[in-house]
Amino acid sequence: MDHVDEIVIQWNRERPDLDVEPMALIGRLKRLSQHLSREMDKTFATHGLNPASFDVLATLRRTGPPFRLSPSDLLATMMVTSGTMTNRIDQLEKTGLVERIHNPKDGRSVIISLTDKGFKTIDAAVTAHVKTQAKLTSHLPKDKKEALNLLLKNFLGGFE
Amino acid sequence: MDHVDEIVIQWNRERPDLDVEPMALIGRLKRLSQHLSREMDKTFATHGLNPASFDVLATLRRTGPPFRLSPSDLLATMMVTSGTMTNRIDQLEKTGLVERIHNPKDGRSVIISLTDKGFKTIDAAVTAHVKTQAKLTSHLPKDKKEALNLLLKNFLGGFE
DNA sequence: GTTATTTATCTCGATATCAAGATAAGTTAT
DNA sequence: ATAACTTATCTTGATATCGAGATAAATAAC
Repeated sequence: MDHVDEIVIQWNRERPDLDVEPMALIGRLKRLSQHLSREMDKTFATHGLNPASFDVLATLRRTGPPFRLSPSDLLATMMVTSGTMTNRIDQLEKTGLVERIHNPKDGRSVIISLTDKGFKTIDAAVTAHVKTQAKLTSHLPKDKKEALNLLLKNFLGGFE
Repeated sequence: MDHVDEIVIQWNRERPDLDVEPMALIGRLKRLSQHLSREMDKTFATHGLNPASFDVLATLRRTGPPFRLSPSDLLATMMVTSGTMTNRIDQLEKTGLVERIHNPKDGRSVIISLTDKGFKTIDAAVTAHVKTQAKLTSHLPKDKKEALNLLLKNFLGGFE
């Protein structure tokens, strides 16, 4: 009997005409996502990052050398607007974790490049992050983790 | 081969020392949650609501008559701070969907009460919302929905 | 070649949220 | 009864995000 069960009981009493099965599923998904994010954010904070800056740095890092992408490339992998991306890059540039480099081949665009400091920061942060994620999923047995992952992939396939 | 698979491949190449299995699971969960929220928000918008105001109204509605709760009660069911709750109530009061009623038994607290307009709004909105949720989960066969729901409940149990 | 369209990034104003602390009313301890 | 503590809500300042539109450069159409 968890929080979502309570909600389902309440709706069944107040609005028995509604089928709230999907609500239970989606509600748990969302709430779980919130819990996980909240915990992961703590790890980011110990490295001076927030989820937004972690995301950008991690994206640059995992593309491999020379650790450079355009704002548009970054946008393509994150679900945010261009204005948000500009702001994220501004913040990271201020703290010296990335640089904006003029693109000689296209006057419209810039290249976002991980600095040395940015590289060291994200490498340490991602190591800690993976450890946090392992802990957060540790009370789920291996076979359930796999089953869940597969179902989520299936579900997600309908959107991407 | 979805978006998360790409990320896993990249990390395996760049940081083979990291076990990114949990990252795949959590990444899919988060991304799915974002997609679902984005779609559901559209439904809220057609009823003049945002996710925040929908949440408050729905919580009041499903508690049943007389559709009243204190801000603290509302806080207990939502993962937000008290300042956020004050703001949410302010907005709803401005648009006449709830009222703040002085609590005669405790001078510190107030009672948030659904207005008639609020009741009608949330009843229409939740009907549409449930329909949207049904559609969002419709491409998942019934047995998979059930399996997923069970696994999520299991997972969520570790947090609440 | 000039004009129109598309692409890439940034700017601006509005808003929701948070963290921290303020205020005020109840409650407990002595 | 007074002081100390707890509880309930609100205030304030900072920040991340979004939507809409501005700017400027590249590309396509004719």
